[in-house]
Amino acid sequence: MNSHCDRACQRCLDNLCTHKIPVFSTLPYEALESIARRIIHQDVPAGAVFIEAGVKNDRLTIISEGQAKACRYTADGREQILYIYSEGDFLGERDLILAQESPYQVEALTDVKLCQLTAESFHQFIQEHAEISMQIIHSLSRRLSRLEQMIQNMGQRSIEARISTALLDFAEQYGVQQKEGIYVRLPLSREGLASYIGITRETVSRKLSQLETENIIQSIGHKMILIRNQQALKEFSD
Amino acid sequence: MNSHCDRACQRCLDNLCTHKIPVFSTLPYEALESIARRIIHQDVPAGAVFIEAGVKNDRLTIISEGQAKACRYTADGREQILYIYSEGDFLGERDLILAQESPYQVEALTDVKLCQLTAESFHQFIQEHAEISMQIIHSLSRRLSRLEQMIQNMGQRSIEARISTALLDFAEQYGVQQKEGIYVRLPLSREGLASYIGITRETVSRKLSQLETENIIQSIGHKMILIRNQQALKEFSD
DNA sequence: CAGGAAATTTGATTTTAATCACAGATTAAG
DNA sequence: CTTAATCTGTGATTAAAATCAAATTTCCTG
Repeated sequence: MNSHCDRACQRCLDNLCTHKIPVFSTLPYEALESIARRIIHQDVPAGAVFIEAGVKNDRLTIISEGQAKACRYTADGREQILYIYSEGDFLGERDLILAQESPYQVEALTDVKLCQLTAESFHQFIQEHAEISMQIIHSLSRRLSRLEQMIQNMGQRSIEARISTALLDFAEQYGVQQKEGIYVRLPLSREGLASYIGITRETVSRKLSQLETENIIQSIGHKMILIRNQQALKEFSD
Repeated sequence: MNSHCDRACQRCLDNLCTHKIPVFSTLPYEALESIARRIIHQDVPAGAVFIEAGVKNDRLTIISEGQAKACRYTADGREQILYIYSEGDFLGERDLILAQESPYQVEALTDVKLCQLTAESFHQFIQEHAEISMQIIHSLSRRLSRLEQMIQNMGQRSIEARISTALLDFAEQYGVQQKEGIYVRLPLSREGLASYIGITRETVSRKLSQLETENIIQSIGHKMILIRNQQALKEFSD
């Protein structure tokens, strides 16, 4: 057990998990180290909810390993996935800034290792390093752009367009280019994909089958997709 | 013509249109005045596009009078409205921050009076008044929350829920409470409402008619709606 | 305030995806 | 490696909203 703590701290001090976060990227090494020392580590098993909707959250959370999803539930009980977080992403900063409860829950999609910073440490660092507010502004701005794009995507009538956009997004983030095309390990099940784009599991299946018939993609098991014709997806997408 | 300029400047110096902007609200009067002096005024007729999508935009724009909409166009040529701006709202700050082209166009819904600040002035003020970065962060954070809610809304299966949410939002912003209910002057036509929630004009009509039959709302001409039973809308909404 | 333009409502039909039901495939655990 | 549990794909049916096509209402201009 002691070895676990050592390993975690070592990971942070060596790799400086803070270093992965764009918001902190302009800080000098000493500052990063000083942040790293205050970081609280937490391991979360796949499927666990580590931030609950409607509960006051006083930590900035960094995904050090694994993936997680942020989601809300609609009136009819269906899940709407808002964000997929991967290694290096951080979350919860807005709750600290606005001192509000988390508006959605965050659930581990795989086993996840978290690094967390208390509200106190976070605010202290903003004060000590005024230059990072500009970084935070940038980061929020990019997130805004992403959401605007997502809204446009969800407003689309055509389901092909919506699925294509999602696949292209995942390809960009998780894809590996090979001769045959781009191999993408999907962070979500079909059900998850459905929640992400706001349709049903069955419709996702049908449209993916159709794309496969047209030789645009190829399913490899449940978790992997090979994009054979990226161009075709781009044309559907816009 | 001279009188126009005087009037505009007077409006800014007297009322300090900058004062209406939450982001600047913490600044001392002198700072506000100094900003106001640099403001460029522009009058825009209803229907005119004053910020074009894909064009570099180097002004922070404040809506001093009137209303405007920000929209993008989907692959199939349909319009998706992202924001409705009213008096006191500001826009374009993100383009300045990220030095990017406007990702959407902004069009006047009514005759509009704008106050604009150049990128240069804007950046200078951020530097001189570091405290406003925190205000900007707050403002962006609130906008993020709004978009997240909008995504959840668009992911909803039920159209009642989507329309109800939109009506409640407009009521909150533009509504006037009376004995009979809340009178709301809609900023958008039925067509606009449709673009806002991602459905067709006809479906909007039908659902509004249905809500009227159920005595939940009442249409008064094309621009006004009386919400008789806010509670019912809230129940649809969530 | 009349008249025409624009926006809206309503009806009929078609298209699309949701729903329901189940078979088949993949994954994970022992 | 087997087996159960879970996830996924497909067919049939239903429900819902899009589309197409008027008819009506509202709004604005002269």
